[in-house]
Amino acid sequence: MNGNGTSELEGPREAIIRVATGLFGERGFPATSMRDIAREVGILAGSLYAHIDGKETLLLEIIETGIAEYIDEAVAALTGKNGSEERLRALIRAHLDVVARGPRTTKIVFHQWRYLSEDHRALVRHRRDEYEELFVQVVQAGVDEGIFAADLDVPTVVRSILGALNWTPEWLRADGADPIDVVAQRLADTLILGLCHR
Amino acid sequence: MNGNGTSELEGPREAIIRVATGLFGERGFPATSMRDIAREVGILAGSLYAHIDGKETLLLEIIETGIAEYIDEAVAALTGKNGSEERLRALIRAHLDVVARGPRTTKIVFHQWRYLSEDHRALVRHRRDEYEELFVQVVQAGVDEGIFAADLDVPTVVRSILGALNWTPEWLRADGADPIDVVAQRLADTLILGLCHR
DNA sequence: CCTACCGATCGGTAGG
DNA sequence: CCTACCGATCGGTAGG
Repeated sequence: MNGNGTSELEGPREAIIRVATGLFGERGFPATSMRDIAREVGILAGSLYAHIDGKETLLLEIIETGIAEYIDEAVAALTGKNGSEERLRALIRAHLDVVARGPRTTKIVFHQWRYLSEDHRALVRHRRDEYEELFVQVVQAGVDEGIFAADLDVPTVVRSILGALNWTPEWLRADGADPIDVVAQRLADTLILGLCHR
Repeated sequence: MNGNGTSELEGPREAIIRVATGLFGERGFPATSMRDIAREVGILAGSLYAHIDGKETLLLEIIETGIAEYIDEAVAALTGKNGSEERLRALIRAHLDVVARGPRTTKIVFHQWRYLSEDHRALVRHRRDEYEELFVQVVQAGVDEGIFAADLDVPTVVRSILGALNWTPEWLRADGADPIDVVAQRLADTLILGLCHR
């Protein structure tokens, strides 16, 4: 790692993707110009195209890598965990880890996919459904096993949890006072236990 | 009301705001051009400026009106309600009513404020804090009264609730199979009671 | 509200 | 990776 926290072995292509992730996440895709990216990389706009295909392909690549990170981390977090509550807590914790590692990637994955072409949007939607399905499976299993309330509306539960998780990049700071696992536990307690006495 | 569901008495200025709300909400502010708005209104781009000051002012006006709607509706929903749980349910219900009435306004209020100038952003942030404070007060009161669990982390609770609510424009359809009050109750149950047995 | 236009900037390319 | 450039489009204005 160098002083910027980036790998010393980063090639020009990786630098472009890293810079684009930062800018797309902060300003959004349409408000970021190829010239903005080039400037921060330290080259001229035209030179970008020696390394990447185009602006939209760049966005697609960032989103696909980002979703894969969420799915891989979630699957890894589930292995070896047996209880449904433990499994749901693992999913929440894994999600927060990914957000903390790269809040901008999260914003891109969950908000900037609108700017993809229709074909690419369908591709991304499919992957996001895969991720959502992990939550559905765990919650449904908990209901079936009698761990969670029998009268839960599972889709509503999953949408609430994912909504709360997708909102975390707005307030979570990796360098914040509270360690990430403390924040994750607070959030999991809130989402699983609710507000009433337990 | 005419065939478009809009008021017959709508002037050109109101038409511009209505069209801009739709486009800013669907495509986002930077991806919407003044020519897009003008086309849908049925005039030429230059003619817009006889009715509005500029693109950013248009965004600011939409956001300010939108936040005011959330705050007004929330305050109205609270009057006459006494129990903390009842009050929190009223806030959730009021929020969902506003989302159902105009999902695009919600997306603009909670996501497009980034594209305002710094002064306008501060203004909007202040109003959003006002809205958030309504939730904080109700939840804190419930904790103080012993209605909600004493060991709740109130900021985490409010962020989770607002996160879940802000996500609803992504899946809620006003014309959906379920009436809005059914959806609101499901969501309130999920957020307040959590997943465990109650 | 239209005509006609401004300078600036956009994503991207040819040729080296 | 730069020079030099393409046509298209941007927010906005002057004058009527």
